Amino acid sequence: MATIGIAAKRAGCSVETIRYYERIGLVSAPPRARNGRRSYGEDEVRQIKFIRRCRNLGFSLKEVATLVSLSTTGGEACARVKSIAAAQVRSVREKMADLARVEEWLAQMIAQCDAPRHEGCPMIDTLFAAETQITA
Amino acid sequence: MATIGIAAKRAGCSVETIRYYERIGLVSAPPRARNGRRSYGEDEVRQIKFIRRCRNLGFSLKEVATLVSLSTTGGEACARVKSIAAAQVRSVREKMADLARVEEWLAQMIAQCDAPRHEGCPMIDTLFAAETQITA
DNA sequence: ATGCATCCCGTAGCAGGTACGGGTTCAAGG
DNA sequence: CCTTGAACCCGTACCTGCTACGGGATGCAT
Repeated sequence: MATIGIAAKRAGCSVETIRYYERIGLVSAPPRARNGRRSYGEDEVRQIKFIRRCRNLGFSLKEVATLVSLSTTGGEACARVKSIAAAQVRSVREKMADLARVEEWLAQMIAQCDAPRHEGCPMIDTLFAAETQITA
Repeated sequence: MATIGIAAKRAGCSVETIRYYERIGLVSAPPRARNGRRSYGEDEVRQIKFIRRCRNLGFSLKEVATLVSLSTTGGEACARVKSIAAAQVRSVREKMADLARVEEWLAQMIAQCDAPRHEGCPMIDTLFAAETQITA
């Protein structure tokens, strides 16, 4: 039986984060020790780790809540899990594409800085230029 | 002289966003028409566009504020602008690397779903497994 | 004159936590 | 035995970057 501090360390998050998850009902309140402190068993810690992994994979708390509930109801849950994950892959790919465009933009502007002669700051000038379009 | 609605359309943001920028002091309050409405000239609109472009490039409002102030003080500002942009490129690259890892993870888990025979949901199982480490 | 859009203002809400302040409680060292 | 400091308790405020809401005034077109 672990204290919240130990549980946090094992789940790779902060104590406050666990208390926050409890407050919003994402994890159920653990039993308390006689002194009133939260007492986490292996299962509770695993649950929190699960949540943290999902968060690290970019799922929203709402999606995580769905995944958590699906994780306890076996059966045809797998198909739904798969579709949620597939949507997440699409979202991740979109974000990467956006970032790639942003990176190219930044790189181009920085390259202008290194160009031979110019007045003022080429980067600022570009950002101010009327025709500049950034679609990220 | 444009109304806030026109200015928003031209800058590619919402009316509320402009009022928000004004409220936090990122843009200065524009002159008002006799009826009390905000009146934006070309310069103000350019300024807002500048801010939106920076935001689209992933700069925080704080960084944008710095860039805005650097944009008005010429001189040695360019070097600072460049270093801010370079930091941003690094941050963007990190984010992309993180997302690439996440994508691979998700893809692997989805692939498990399509594997021949398994009990329960392989993805949920993987997320619950004790040894699973996701470093994103 | 009557809608309906657009503006005004202030305030509250969203996600996903983080930080703070004031109050127990526990384990270790002097 | 006493004290010090860490770790816990709780509730609430704060953070970023907006977005939404509510109620009222204005402007434009029919």
